[in-house]
Amino acid sequence: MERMTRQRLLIMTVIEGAGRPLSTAEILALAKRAGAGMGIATVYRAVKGLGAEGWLRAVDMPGSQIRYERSDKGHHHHFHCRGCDRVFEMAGCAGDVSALTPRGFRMEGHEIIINGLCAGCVRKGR
Amino acid sequence: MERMTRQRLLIMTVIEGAGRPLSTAEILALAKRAGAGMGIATVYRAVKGLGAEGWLRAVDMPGSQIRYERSDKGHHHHFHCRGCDRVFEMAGCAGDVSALTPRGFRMEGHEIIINGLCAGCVRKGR
DNA sequence: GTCGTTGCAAAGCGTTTGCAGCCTA
DNA sequence: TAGGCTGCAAACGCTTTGCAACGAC
Repeated sequence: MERMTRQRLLIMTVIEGAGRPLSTAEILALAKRAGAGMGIATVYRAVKGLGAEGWLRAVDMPGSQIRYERSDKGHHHHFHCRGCDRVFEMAGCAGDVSALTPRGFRMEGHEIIINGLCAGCVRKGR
Repeated sequence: MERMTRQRLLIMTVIEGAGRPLSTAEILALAKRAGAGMGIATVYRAVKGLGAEGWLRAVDMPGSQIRYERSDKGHHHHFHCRGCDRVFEMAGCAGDVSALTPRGFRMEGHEIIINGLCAGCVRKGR
């Protein structure tokens, strides 16, 4: 990730402006819509490089694709809507998760995922 | 899942006796060690069928393969070891997760995943 | 004996990699 | 101009599927 190419700048712009975690396919589609020639391999290399640099972070939702979001958002978790398959950020964190860790194990991180229906899908009666 | 074949019985026995969620590769390896000829396709077809029947449940760990465990275990969560890539059960649940749910959203379930090193890998100094 | 199940191999599908040419610094 | 980056296509790993033979009932 030494040179700032047209493709890489576009990928960063797309992720920055998305407002929600994006999959590689979504990144590619949005970048192409913005008018740049782009291969899927470039997207994979970019998210890998940007992840290694700490610029973005992977969000892996069980049963769905991996998405990517900017990593400057502080500690938070995600809500996965089964109605529209979108992922939303949730502020904050329920406290004492580390109490679950078995004796002798070393906890390094944790993930909390809540699934259900988002406000929009609740209104639509799904 | 109408007939109880030698292979299917062995797969159920292996999952029942494992004490932790198993991947298809682990199920195949354990079944073969138990002395049965077995193909990976049979394992996939068995876990799919047993899942549809409600006998087992899929455990999807971010960044790793899907594992399978018996579904009669009650509410619990999982620990993912980055040293040996195995998954362990953790008893109980940190209570107040629902407080994270955004206003207007409907929570239907939640998942808590802790990652780090298991006791064995801590001892090995990974 | 019937027909659901198995095992092999091929096909899918998302992700990664080799390589020649391109383009940023 | 050097060498990191791109795009294509092939390789890869996990999962699914087609099909002929097998075996539970």
